Amino acid sequence: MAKTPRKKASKKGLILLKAATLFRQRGFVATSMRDLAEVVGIEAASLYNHIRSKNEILEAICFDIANLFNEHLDQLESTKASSIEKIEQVLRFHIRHMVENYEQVIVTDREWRHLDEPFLSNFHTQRRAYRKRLAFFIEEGIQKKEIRPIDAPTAVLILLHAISGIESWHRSKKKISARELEENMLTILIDGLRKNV
Amino acid sequence: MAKTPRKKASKKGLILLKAATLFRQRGFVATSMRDLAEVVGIEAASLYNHIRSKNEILEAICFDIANLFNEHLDQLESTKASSIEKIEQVLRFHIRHMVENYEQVIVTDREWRHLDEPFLSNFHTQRRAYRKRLAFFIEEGIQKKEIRPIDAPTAVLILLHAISGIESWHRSKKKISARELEENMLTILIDGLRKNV
DNA sequence: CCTACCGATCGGTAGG
DNA sequence: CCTACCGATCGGTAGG
Repeated sequence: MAKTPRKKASKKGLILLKAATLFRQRGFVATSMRDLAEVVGIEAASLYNHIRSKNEILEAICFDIANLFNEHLDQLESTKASSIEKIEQVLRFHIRHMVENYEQVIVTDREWRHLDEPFLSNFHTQRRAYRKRLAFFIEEGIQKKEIRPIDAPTAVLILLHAISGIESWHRSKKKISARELEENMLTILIDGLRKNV
Repeated sequence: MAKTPRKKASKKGLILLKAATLFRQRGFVATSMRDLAEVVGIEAASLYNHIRSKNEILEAICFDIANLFNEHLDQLESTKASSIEKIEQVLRFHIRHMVENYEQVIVTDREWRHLDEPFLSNFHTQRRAYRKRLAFFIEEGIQKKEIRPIDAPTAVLILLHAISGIESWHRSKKKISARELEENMLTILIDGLRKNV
């Protein structure tokens, strides 16, 4: 409750936040540590009192986001919802984070390839596993006749990428509300999956 | 019909092709002219006998793709197809090019931000115009009750981004056929739009 | 198409 | 947290 609790941690937090913004705008490789230092308000060399390397910043962003989504999926799997309800919950979670933390989500999505080993392999593995779990929801739904018979990995790929389009929504001038965005996306995507009875 | 017709033009073509592959794999900024020279089989300095700058390569890739899609849309607009048929044709065209020329399409999609002015503004304008034309198809379809009442720009954003997911299909081990991919995507996306009667 | 090379900028360190 | 600086690499040019 003090006014400056763990000053160092909050400065590191600021660096990660500003880095996410720059990495989204210019890309990880095209953002220099001098660019980052400038928006943080210190000299480039001083950044290294808070972080070990440029790549460590990317690691922090990517794995924070990966953990967030993995934990949500863990919770959801222990639930009794129907397959299509589970898919809906996953989509709503993704959409909300693309609306609220879109800088981090987009950076993770677009720049994770620049991770160094062993983080690159680790991330890649987690990503494939996450998609497989989603594909399993869809296969389950197809068996239960909730979802039309389609290729499950293709459906996953459509769903996840469709959501990344929210980046354009952020930049559009006359935005619909976040609530409307979510309902519109759900309408199109869920009804595209649902088996008409 | 000679064996080496316009040697210089074909070498430039080779450079553009190899560049698209590298730019997709590593990103535009992270690909050096020395990397490119190596896969082309010449020294870095020699590249400049065929192209003027690194950015000119990106320009060639992005505007080739932009022209391709714009011309397709021109043709389609002079057609008498229903709104939903027009959307379907656009999706099929995008899907096929993501299957066949995916290196160029993905590079355009992901790296166009690194274009220099005035190309950057030009491309950005073309991109917005293209999306507006698609949104118009959807609004038209809503009025004719072919398409359910949704926010048209949101629908466009979902459709276009969903297709970029085909990159993952390329990398997947057990792929379904291109034909199946196209039909699966159409099923989900078009039925997500269609008004149930 | 190559050798030789340039100035600029990069991520990062030493030392205080 | 700063000044001063390092080696590496970048896109690109000169000259042949």
